[in-house]
Amino acid sequence: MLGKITNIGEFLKSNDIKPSYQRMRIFEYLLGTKDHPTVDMIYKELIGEIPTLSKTTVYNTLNLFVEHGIVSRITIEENETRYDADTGVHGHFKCEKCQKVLDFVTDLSVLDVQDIEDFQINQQHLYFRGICSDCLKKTE
Amino acid sequence: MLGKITNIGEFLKSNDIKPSYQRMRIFEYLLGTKDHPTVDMIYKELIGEIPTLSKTTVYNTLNLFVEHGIVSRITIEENETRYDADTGVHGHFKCEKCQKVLDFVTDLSVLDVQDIEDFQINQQHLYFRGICSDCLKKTE
DNA sequence: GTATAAAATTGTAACGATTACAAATTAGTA
DNA sequence: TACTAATTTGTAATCGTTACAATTTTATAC
Repeated sequence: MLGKITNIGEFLKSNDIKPSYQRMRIFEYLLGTKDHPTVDMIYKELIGEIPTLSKTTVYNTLNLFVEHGIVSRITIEENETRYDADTGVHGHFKCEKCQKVLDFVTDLSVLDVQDIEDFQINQQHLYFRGICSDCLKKTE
Repeated sequence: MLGKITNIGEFLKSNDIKPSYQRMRIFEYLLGTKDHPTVDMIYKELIGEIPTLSKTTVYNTLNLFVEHGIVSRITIEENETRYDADTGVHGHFKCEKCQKVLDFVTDLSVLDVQDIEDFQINQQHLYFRGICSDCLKKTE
């Protein structure tokens, strides 16, 4: 699902997004990280190489990406929205110790879902909270 | 999991929460609704019968309930946090037309979860988005 | 290449949900 | 009844996000 994007400009164009420099760098950064960054994290990371970057541009660009379906929003936090360039269905695990948000693989199609049999499902989100294995080892 | 709470004051006490009038009414309201209300919805609903109610009290009380594990937070919205007196694991469906948040029953234990086998899982959240059956009928 | 129009970016102000904090009220106890 | 602790309340502050107008960049026509 991911990993096959070699030319970011072409990829954006094929999704009807004009590939400006800011857009390409923001998307490239999202592709290259597994941190599910917040707007602030993206801004702080890119302001070094794009000194004129505005936080509004980061917001605008991410909203554009979400509208075009190439980025998905993760609302695992209560306050801050996180973004993920992997739009496939997968789980997210938030470690309550180190605060990291990690991906995990699972197949939701095995779920026996009641009460909403004749609903139209557009998005599926699964997230867990707990302690990751690294933090478990440290507290032993 | 729910439905067995007959005496709200006793229930709060058994969870180490002093049953003040505001706390009892807020919890009673949460028990009696399936709307997964926001703080604002709870405040607007109760201000009629508790004219001195402060929105800060609603925030304080809900945070207290969450800390004591008798209410769970739902972050299906990006901006507003919703609250649920049903702390058991169940799914939430957000209709993109009527904006309602509905419960659904499912058994997450059938999931084959990879990558986080040796993690300690404290919470499990599952939410879907789409169109509910009522709204599907209306647009036919 | 220049002029013009459209699109993208930027900065500031505004907004809304939530929290901090101190004052006021209520409840508990001697 | 007096005193202390807990709870509630109102206001101000905080922070993530959006609105909006100005500026800059890009695209198009001459």
